[in-house]
Amino acid sequence: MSKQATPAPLVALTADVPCCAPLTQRRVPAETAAVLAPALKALGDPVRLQLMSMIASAEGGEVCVCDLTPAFDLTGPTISHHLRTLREAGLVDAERRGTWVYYRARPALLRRLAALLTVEPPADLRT
Amino acid sequence: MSKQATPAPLVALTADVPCCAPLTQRRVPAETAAVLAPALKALGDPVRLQLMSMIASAEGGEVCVCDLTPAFDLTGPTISHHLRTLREAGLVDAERRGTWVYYRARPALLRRLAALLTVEPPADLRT
DNA sequence: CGGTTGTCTCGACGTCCATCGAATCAGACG
DNA sequence: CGTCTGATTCGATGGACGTCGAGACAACCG
Repeated sequence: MSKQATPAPLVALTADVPCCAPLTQRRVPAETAAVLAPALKALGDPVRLQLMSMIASAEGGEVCVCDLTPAFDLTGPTISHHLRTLREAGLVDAERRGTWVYYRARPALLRRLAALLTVEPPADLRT
Repeated sequence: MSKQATPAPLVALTADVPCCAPLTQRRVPAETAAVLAPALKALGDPVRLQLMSMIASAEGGEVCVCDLTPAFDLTGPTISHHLRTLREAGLVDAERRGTWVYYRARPALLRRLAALLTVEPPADLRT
């Protein structure tokens, strides 16, 4: 089993949980918390947050690992480990093309997190 | 409360990092990541995510710890520990009134996180 | 085919974290 | 004043995490 690059993000796309109710509107159920907390945890590391940003803001929608690694003062295995964490959280996807491996973002989960953390504007324009 | 000519810096923890550029638009700088990642990490636990939601969605804007603790199958010290984590992350604020301690949300940081994770809608809206 | 380069896995090590029980602090109230 | 209740702190423990070096795997190229 020398195959990887897509370790089946089982939680990301099975979105039958109450989709996107903001944190501030109703109490998030335990099941939703159990699904979304790991994604927040994956982003709760400075290196992974920057990696996620570099991937999500990339020009062609994808980045080569060879461009990610030298951006940090860390070894290759460490970067690879962080990328796997993002992959298993369902936040990014990897694809090997020839010698290089390219990562691209999966916006679905990011969108749910943004919706979760959304705070309605401070009553300037509403009510 | 007229916010007019307040000479004092009105934000303590969320100092003056480049405010709210979404993850997907430009690469988040290391300093921004260092500031925001701990907040995401604080929310990256199912218990804390539910606590944050219970606090942020509370009726009067605040919740008594005595209402938070029995909502989980955890001991008092553990809940207290999670609340402190949220507090030290700048996400909530605590106030003791008589026997009880009340927690309320701090929307500022939440808003920054939501802005950070915002994904532009998959189609146009820009030209 | 052997060498080179890019990426990942494996094993290890030190640190951080979630959880608990016991003890402590802060008020309220008789 | 003594005691009760609510909340936090302290100390301990088992597990998870970030990091690295060494090795393995994949693909390209002489």
